[in-house]
Amino acid sequence: MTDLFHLIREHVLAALRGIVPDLPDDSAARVEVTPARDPAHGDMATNAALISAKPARQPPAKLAAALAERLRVLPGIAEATAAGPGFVNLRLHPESWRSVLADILVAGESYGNSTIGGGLAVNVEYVSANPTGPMHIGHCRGAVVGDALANLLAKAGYAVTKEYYINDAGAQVTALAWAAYWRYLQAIGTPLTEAEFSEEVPGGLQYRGDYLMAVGQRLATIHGTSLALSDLGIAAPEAWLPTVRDFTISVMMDEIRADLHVLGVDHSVFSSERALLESGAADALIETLRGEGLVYEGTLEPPKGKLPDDWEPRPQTLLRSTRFGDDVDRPLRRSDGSNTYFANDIAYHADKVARGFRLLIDVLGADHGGYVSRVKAAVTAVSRGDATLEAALCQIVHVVRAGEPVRMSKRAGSFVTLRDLLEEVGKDAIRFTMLTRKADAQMEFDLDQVVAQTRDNPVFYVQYAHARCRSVLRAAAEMFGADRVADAALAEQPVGALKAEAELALIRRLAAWPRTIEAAAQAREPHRIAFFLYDLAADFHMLWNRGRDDSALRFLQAGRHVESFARLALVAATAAVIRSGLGVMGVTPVEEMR
RNA sequence: GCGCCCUUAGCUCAGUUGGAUAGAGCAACAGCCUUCUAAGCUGUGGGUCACUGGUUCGAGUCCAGUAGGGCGCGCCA
Repeated sequence: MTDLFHLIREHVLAALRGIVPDLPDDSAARVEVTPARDPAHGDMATNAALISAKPARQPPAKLAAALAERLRVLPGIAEATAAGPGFVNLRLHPESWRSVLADILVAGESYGNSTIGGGLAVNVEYVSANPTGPMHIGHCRGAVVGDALANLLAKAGYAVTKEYYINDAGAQVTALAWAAYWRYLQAIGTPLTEAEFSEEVPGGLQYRGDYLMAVGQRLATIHGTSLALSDLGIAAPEAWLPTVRDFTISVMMDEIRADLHVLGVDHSVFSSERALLESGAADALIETLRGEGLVYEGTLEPPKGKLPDDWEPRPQTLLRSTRFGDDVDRPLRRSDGSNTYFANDIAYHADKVARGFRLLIDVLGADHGGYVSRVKAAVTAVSRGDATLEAALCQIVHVVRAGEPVRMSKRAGSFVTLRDLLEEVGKDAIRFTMLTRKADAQMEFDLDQVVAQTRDNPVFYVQYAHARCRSVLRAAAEMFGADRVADAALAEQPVGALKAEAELALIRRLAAWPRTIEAAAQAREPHRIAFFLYDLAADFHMLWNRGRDDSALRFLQAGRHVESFARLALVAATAAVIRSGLGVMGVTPVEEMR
């Protein structure tokens, strides 16, 4: 399959080299062929003359005129004119545009697939919510953005692995175990009150949500009273904590996995922080880095601004991350000698590098922004520059209902869970809506609006376009038989009858799909797919309504098979590109609205 | 005090990696249903791209500074 824009760019470069034989490669690389913003400028424009003016030591307007002259005579190009400060505007023969339809119909949903990724092994890590409770709305954006980004990169030719890092070590899962133990004691009828129990818990009882009651019940069913003292009081933690902790984590992870699955998110790899920790990988890595002079014992400067009350200088094991662009060196061990989260995280990222990944993408919440530079530095250090880490930061989502903010309080156990949201709004509306904003911009998520069946809901608008396509194809299948309106059959149809401007505009939009994929993948911006689909849907709805004003533009023309089948090819190609785009977003296309 | 992100129409946001006269939706106003779904379409009005400089053929986009908003800032994960 050939992308029309790539093809024309090759022609432009060849013509340009005929005029400027010694064109430097870096200039050639900057030559672009882009869709015209203004239809008056033609179909496409190239900046070739502007780019090469300096190396060629010629005025751009003169170069543009010479380039236009050479391009004008090429097959497929109807018109080439120099314009503005040195653009060359191109108009293609309509046949060139129409030929795209057959490409789309043959490729189907794989239309737009690219090889720019070159098979590079990419690891996209996202969600990675602590297994201390059910998924809530706060996790949702990262899940959707990470999943769509992974799909996008796969479509662009990267070898993508979707990964979830289970933070199953550390103080929070210990607190979780205590909370589950409390529910267990309740289940077996402990005489302790919650206040009495809380007093015995290091740091106090933190997770009070009802969701652990079922865990307590199951622990009681499995273990009876054997995890408690004979008076049903608190046994020594060594006797029960690992058991309760591991069981609770596995239950929480099962729930998280189930919720994610309903959201359409299925990671292929789940990595355990605890497993990594117990393997000693972090300690081994620290010693390796120490051997390279990147780890030392030292004391950090106090942070600027207001200090914590208990601040005092203490020696720690530090990573020389400043050598790799970080602002300050970062602690790998606490003053008591235990490893920091960062130390384990370096080991985890080193593990990804050892598994062969050369590009690591962490999809993180905005509150991790300050953490990125140290992990980037660490990845550079442990891979000796062979691998790079990119961070995609997702800003907070404010959930509102009818303009009123929906309060989320995890402490009170009354937060809006992902499960609730899925039941109320549905997977497709959630995913599409989450992708209608740049990830690093704050967004409002209006529960009423995402289910609204109106034009200002892009989910609906795009789905409606697809449903309209399918409705035409169903009507045609009844008239002509399903075989004749199958994509493969339509790909063979002559499409010369597509002459109306609205039809050609739609084809030009479809032809821009491959370059949209490439640009979105390179920018790591899956939201661009949502906007492309919205524009595509608008083109299609416009054409549909043109058929109301001018009956000659309706898709199905009684007794005029050539026109009808040409238009069916256009409709089927439109449906294919919408499906292709929705596939990247993880949204299921609908056959009809109801 | 320092670092990162953000500031575009009354509102919510795009802006094809530096291109030509900055675009959508909502809200407002005026039109379009004997038809494959009017849940849609067409048109009108609306802008000091936060501000000030700089870089160059050319800046909403890149750089510096200022103002405002968000996030973070040694032993939290």
